[in-house]
Amino acid sequence: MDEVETGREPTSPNGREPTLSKERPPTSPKGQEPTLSDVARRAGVSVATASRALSVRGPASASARHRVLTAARELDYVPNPVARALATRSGTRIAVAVGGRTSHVLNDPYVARVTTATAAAAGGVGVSLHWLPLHDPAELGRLAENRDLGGVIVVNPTVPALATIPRSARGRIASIGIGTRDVPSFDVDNATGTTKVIEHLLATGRRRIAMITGPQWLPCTERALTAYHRALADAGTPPRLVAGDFTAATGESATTEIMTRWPDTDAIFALGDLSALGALSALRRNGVDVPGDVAVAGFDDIAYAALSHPGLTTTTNPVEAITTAAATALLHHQPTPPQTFYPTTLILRAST
Amino acid sequence: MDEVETGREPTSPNGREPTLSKERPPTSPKGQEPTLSDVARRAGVSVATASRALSVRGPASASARHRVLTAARELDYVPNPVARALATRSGTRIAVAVGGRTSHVLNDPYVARVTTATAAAAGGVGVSLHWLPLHDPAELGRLAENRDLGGVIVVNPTVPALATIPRSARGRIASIGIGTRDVPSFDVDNATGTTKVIEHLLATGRRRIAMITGPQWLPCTERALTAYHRALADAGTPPRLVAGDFTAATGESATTEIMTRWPDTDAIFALGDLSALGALSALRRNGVDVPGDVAVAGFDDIAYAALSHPGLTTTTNPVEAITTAAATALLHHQPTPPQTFYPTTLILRAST
DNA sequence: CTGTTAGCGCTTTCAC
DNA sequence: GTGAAAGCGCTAACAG
Repeated sequence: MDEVETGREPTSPNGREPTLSKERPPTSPKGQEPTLSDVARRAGVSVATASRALSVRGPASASARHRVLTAARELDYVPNPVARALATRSGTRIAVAVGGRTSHVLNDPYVARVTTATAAAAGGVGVSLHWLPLHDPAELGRLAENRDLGGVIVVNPTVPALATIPRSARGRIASIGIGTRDVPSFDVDNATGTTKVIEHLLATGRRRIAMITGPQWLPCTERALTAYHRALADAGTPPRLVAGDFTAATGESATTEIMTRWPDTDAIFALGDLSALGALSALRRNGVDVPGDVAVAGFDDIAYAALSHPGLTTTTNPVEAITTAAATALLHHQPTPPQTFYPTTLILRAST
Repeated sequence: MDEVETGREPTSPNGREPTLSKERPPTSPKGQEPTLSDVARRAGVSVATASRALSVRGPASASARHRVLTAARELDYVPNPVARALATRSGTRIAVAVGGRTSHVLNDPYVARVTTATAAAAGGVGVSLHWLPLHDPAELGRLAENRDLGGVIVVNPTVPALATIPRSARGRIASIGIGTRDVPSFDVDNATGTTKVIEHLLATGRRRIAMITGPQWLPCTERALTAYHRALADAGTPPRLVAGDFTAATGESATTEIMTRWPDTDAIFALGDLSALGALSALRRNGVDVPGDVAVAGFDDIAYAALSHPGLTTTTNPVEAITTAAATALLHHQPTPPQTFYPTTLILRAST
């Protein structure tokens, strides 16, 4: 599990040095954190100018900006997010919203990774968790509209849900999954990841390769499906598809279905390690040898993939890096490319 | 994994009805959330009085309080946490601080569960994550002092770290692990849990039972150790202890050490499922049959405990319930008993 | 481009 | 007990 690189490092609660009372210029009252007016005073400008200079967008002369910036650095100034939120009516926390049929999706370890990484990346700003019911796409629109929120990271959104987002929410929402013109997408490159897995299976002699997909309604896995189809077409073998929902339970049932419908299947690729582990269980229960009779591969490289028996061949999913990028984009109001894909790495273990 | 009951339910972003614009009394401008002054106006009192009435502590006549309360209910009023934080200089988010030798502890799935549950329980208030380096106990004190924080939930604190908490932080900090007079403790009853496991092992004929503990410095597992010693003493068998750190890696190495030092060991109990899964791996690699030769049991009942082969006998750890209680206590400034233990359930699977 | 002036929504003295 | 008023630290018009 040390393979999981999160980039989380120890940080001061809000980015400032925790009251270490080191050489604090006498500009500010004793013990107090410096405020914007301290900075303004020291720079010899008004708070308004200081505010503009610090929030890159506002108009300000180069010289003023420079003086404010140095003053801020000298004072070790960090803007108070609470005050800023009150003034802008924008909220201090960032919401993680997850689409799914039931609120159980919040239990998914994948969601835990996203939440944790967001909390780490937000470094100070808080995080809250929300379930987006599949049957009520407008919930996302409401969340996006909520000015109490600093932003929202939506995981596994659907097209109808994205459609409910007002244009005004632009820049306040990022997607881990599909995006739109207004919602930048940060996603794992599951097309290439899938291709790598299938090619590996083909290279090791497998020909009758089944795939356990994510839920039908989940659009962000379509690229993986396309890649699967293409790879199989190139090899001249027909697809064998069963839908799952990333849980171990559906991994098991899907496997049973696969082995019933296509008894000669010699490889199973599950779009999610939990499902792959479920497949492993189901096969073992039925006395099918892995990888002798059937090879199994997953996606995500969760910690337990290395612990199963046999160890699970899988593909990394840099969730933490993806989440960090999404959170950073929101928090810094950075101009963001509409779509960013993160590369994966094939991890070979004993199951293939 | 559906066994994991988190109590997380879909909620409106900040607890209010998401702008459904149902019968909103005309007291407030269209579309706006009601503010304290709306409530005050409707109740026929000043905002000051309204504030006092709502923050239970302040002086206010019974009648005034009553009118304010009903007005608030009628308006569906929810105080704005950001404004409150600014005014009280108290901060809006709650910090989750985890003690450990390196920042890698933040990668532990246990931490992910705590973070996620906190985010869910805080329902609106944000969450941030911090590592408390073992070598710098004062870091906890600094965190506790930080008025930008609404509170801190400390996971696995040490005695020296707790000692750095100023008395003034009372009520703003809760522990998942050991506590102090000023820091209420919410913890799993690992003593009883351990006893149940050991008794189960004894009942199934095991006599040479080894235990893989948590890190040496972690005081909150001492109760488990004591329980282990007592149970073995009752059975007249000597203890076999090796320290781990809850990771799968140390589970493997500890197992190797155990089987080397005490080759006739017939059961291994690891204080943490990850380590138990590591033990399973190590044993399998060495051709030891589980549960034939050696029984293996864990603690926590993580999702993967059910997926291993053989399935892992373990003990539940209601992390979500514990975390929710701790977070709720902090957020509501509730008087809290100094120590609350949460019961566990023994889950029997094939590994014992 | 910059300073002045209002607030954001709430808590909190301080008189009455 | 209650109200008036002064902020918390910052942003956002609006003149200059």
